[in-house]
Amino acid sequence: MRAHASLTRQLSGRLETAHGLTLNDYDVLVQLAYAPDRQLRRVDLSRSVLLSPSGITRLLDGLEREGWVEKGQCASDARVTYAVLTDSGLAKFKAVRKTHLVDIEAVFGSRFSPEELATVSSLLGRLLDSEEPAACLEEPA
Amino acid sequence: MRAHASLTRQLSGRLETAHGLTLNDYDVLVQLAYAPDRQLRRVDLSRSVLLSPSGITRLLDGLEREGWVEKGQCASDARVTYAVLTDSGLAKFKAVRKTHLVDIEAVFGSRFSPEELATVSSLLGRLLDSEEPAACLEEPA
DNA sequence: CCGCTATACTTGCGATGTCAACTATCTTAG
DNA sequence: CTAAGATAGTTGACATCGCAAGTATAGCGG
Repeated sequence: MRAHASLTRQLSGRLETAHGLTLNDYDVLVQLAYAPDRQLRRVDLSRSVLLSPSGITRLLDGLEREGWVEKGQCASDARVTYAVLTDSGLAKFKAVRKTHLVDIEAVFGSRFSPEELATVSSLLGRLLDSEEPAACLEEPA
Repeated sequence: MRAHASLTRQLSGRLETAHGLTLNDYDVLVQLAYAPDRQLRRVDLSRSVLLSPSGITRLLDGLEREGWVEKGQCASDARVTYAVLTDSGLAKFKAVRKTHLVDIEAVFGSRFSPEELATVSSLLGRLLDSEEPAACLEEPA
């Protein structure tokens, strides 16, 4: 818990001062950037971002105000509202990611060897609730 | 981050439904129980519990309302207000700890061997901001 | 002994997040 | 086709927490 608090303060702080984004904001941007058609149902987002459905609604409100995300309808199910990453949103994400990956490298690279990183990652993975999509670090379309 | 979220939900949930306590509430109780004279300055608490000073004030408000903590004056410095664990608070702590340690064992014991626990602990320790008192598991006076 | 700075603590405000309740839509059994 | 229940999403009330500002006290240099 202490490691998490320390980590969060550092990464979230830099993200916020540099780009005005929360870690959760960034997480949503990531999920959308790598999703097919750059869109996702809000339910699916709430599962992968570890936020309650209402939390997702409110977080998306902010991203929509900034013009990074739009609402999209679903042809086959009128209940679902897609969160769609706009071009502007994708650009924002790419800009933020650049510095965020550097921040992460600064924190982890200086403290862990690649083998150690693999070890923590694997061990902590056992604590995960159940099925959670793994992170993806490739370039989005 | 995902491991932390998962962990927090489980432990905090059980703690709250079983005893009406937050993880931070419990953390404060722990710190006080093991402190000399069962009392601590609020500044020191805020450092070891990873909460801002204002957070500590508000958290303690709750514990004082329940009668588990009292305010204490400092003879040599009129600025400081001690948080003092009452007898009732110590009893509460002991009761809560009993089930909390079981919860922890349930989460970690089933997923990690003792060696693995030592490994994660040591690796995650490197992420800590700086000087943070280590946890203590012995019986308080 | 007088200011000046630092420290301990509290409080107002805003941000974030959860839960419970509600609406709307889909699905399925009869 | 309809009623019942599941699912997607939003909203209002509420809790928690941090920041900035304010108060009070301490300590120190002149």
